[in-house]
Amino acid sequence: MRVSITDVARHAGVTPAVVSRVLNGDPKLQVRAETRDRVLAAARELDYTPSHAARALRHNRADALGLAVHDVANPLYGEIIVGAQKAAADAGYVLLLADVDGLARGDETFRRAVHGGAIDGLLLQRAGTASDRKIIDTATARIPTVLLNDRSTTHASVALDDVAGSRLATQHLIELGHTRIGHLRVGGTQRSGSRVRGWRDALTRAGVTADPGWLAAGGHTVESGHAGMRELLATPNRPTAVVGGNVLAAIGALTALREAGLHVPRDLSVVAFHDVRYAAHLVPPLTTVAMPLRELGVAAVTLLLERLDGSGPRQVVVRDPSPTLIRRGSTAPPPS
Amino acid sequence: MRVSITDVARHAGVTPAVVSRVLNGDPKLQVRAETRDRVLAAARELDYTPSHAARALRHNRADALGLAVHDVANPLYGEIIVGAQKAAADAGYVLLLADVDGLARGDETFRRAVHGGAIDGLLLQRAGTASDRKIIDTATARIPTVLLNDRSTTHASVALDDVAGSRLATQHLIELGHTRIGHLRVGGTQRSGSRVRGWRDALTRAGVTADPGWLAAGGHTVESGHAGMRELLATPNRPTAVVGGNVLAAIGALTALREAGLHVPRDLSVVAFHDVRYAAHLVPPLTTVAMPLRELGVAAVTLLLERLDGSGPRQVVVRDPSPTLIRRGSTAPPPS
DNA sequence: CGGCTTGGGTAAACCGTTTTAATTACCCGA
DNA sequence: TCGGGTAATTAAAACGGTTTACCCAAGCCG
Repeated sequence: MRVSITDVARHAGVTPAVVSRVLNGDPKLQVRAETRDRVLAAARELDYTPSHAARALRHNRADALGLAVHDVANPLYGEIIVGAQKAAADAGYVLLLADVDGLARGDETFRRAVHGGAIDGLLLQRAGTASDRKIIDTATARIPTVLLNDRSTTHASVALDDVAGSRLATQHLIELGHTRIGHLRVGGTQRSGSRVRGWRDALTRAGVTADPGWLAAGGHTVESGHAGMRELLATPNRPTAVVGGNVLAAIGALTALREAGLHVPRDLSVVAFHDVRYAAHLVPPLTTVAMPLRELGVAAVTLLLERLDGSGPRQVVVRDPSPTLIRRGSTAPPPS
Repeated sequence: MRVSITDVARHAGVTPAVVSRVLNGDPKLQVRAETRDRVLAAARELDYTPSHAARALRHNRADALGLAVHDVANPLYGEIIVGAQKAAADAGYVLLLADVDGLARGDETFRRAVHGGAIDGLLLQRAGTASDRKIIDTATARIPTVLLNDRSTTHASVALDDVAGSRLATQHLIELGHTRIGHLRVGGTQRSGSRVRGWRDALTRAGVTADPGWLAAGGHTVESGHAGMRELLATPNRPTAVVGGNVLAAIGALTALREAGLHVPRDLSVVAFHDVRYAAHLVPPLTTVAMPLRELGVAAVTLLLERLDGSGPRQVVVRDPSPTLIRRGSTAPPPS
C-alpha cells in the first residue's frame, strides 16, 4: 500500500537505518557517495514520504500547531490566520483549526488533539469573556500557548501596538482641527485599555483634557456601536469626531449618525480600527488605521516556535509595519 | 512525562491490552465488572488520553481532514470553513488548514502532510484557474478529495444551487417590473455557467429573450466588477437592473454607477450573490441572495467522510436551506 | 603479525496502541 | 480429585520510523 522506509531500503540494497540516516542527513553517518546516491535515487523513484504518525510517535512531536479562534469568518482573524498559516508552513509546521467556543463546550475532538499530542503548541484568541480564563489556563497547563491579539502579564502573548494606532487616529483628527474627540471602546481586553490610553495621550499632548462623556462602550458589533454612538451624541459637550475601536461598531455608528440627521464627515468625523477590504466601499468611504494583522499571525507563530524550543513566556508587540492611517472620506475638519 | 496506557495499566493492576480493550469497548472482551471499574478509575485519575500518533500509526488513519482554500480571509470561505470545522469536529475529525496557492508552489509542508498520511481526506477549493487541474489531479490520486463550491463531472464535489439562486434574483427583478436585466458573470467555473443559466431561465419564463449585450464578465474583484458594469452601461439596449455573481464585483459595479451619475436603485437596480455581513451597511444597502455556505461546508465534510468509507465520487448540490432573497435598498421598480 | 583505528555499515530497541492467539484461573460435574 | 469447559487476562507482534550501540573488514603502524 504505502511505500515505507523498508521498501526504499530493499530497493537500494541497504537497511532501513541507512535510508533514515541518509534522508535526515545524520552527520555521524559514514557512507560511500555511491551508496548515498542509490538511497536517494530509490527514495525519489518510489516517491517516498515518511509516515507522519511514525515520526510523531518516535519524536514525540507532531510538527503541528493548533489555532483556536472564536469566529473564523471574522475577516480580522482571517488575516491573522493567513499570516500564521504561512509562517507555520515555512517552518515546516501544519496548522490545525479549532473553535474556541467548542473548546469551552468541552469539544472532545479538540481536547483529544491537545491531550493526545496531535499538536505541539497552541495559538489562542483571547476574547475577554468570562469563560476565557479557564480555557487559557487549561490549555497553558498542557501545552505551550500563545495568546493572540492581546497583552497578558502572565502568559505568552502577541499584541498590536494599539496605543500607537489609537494615538495616530486621534492625532489625525487633531490635525484636522478637532479638539472634542470621542472614543468608542471595545471593552473587555487589554487592548481596549491601550486604545483608550493612546487616545487620551494624543489629546493630552494637544493640550486637551478628555471629557468623561467622550468615552463610550462601542463593543464589537454593529448594534453595540450604534448604541455607543447614540450615547456620545447625547453627551452635553458633544464630540465633533470619534475614534472607533472596531469596524463593525463604526458601521453601527455611521448608521446612528445618519439616523440622527448628521452628515459624515461634514458634521462629525469617524475613523476606525482595521482597514478591512470593504472599508473603502462604505458610504462615506471609511478612514481607518491599518494594523499589521498578518504580521501578528507571523509573530505569533514565531513566538510559539521559540517557546517550543524552551524559552519562557514572553510578551511581544508587533510594531512593524507600524499602524498606518488610510485617509478616506469619513474624516474632515470640524464644522466651523 | 506523558501518561501512557502502560501507566494506566500498572495503576489498575492489569496489562495494557485490557486497558485498551476496556477503553475502546471491545465487544469480545470478557472482563469482571470490578476490573473494568478499576481500569476506568485509573484512566480518569491519571487523566489519560491515548497518543494521537500511536493510534494513527496503528490504524493507518489520522482522524484529520485537510482543507485547502485560496484565501482564508475571504468571508465566503470563512463561512464554509466554519461549517466544515463544526461538522468535522462532530465526527471526531480535526481540520488541517492549507493554502491552495502554497500547494501550487509545491509547499513541502503540506505535501508531506498529504503523502505522509497526516490527513485522511482533502477538501479543496476549485477556483477555475489554470493550475487548478494539476493540483486537483495530484491530490485525487493520493487521497480522497472533495471539491468545494463547484460542480465537477469527474470528481466528487459539493456545489450550491446556483441556478436556483440566480433564478431567484432575476425573478425578484422581474417582479419589480424589470425586463432588461443584465448579469455580471464570475467566469471560470461551472457555477458561473449555472448562474447564467438561472438568469436566462427566469428571463425566458417571463417571455424575455436575453440580449447578448446584457451579459458581461464581472470577475470576483472590485476592479473587474467596475469594468464589467461599465461594459453593461455602454451596451445599446442598456439594462435597468443587474444580477451580480459576486459581492465584491457588485461593490465595484455600485462605484461605476455612482461615477456614471446613476442612482441605485432609482435608475438601476442591483442584486448580488451571497449575503455577507456588511451588505446591509453599504450605501445603498445591498439586496442579496443568501446561499447556504455553512451548510455547504457541512455537506462537504459529510461527503468526504462517506468517501473515506469507500463510496465512489459523488456530486452533491446543497439545496437546504434554499437560496433566500434578502431585500434591501439596492432594488426597486425600473424608471418609468 | 597482532593490535588499533577508521570507514561503512547493521542489528535491535524503542515510541504507544491495538489485536489476535495463547495462556491461566476458576468452577462444575463426575 | 481431576478433566473439561468457559471466563478472564496476558503475551507478543505489528504499525513505520529513528537512534544508539555495535560489528566487521580493511588498512596502518610498530
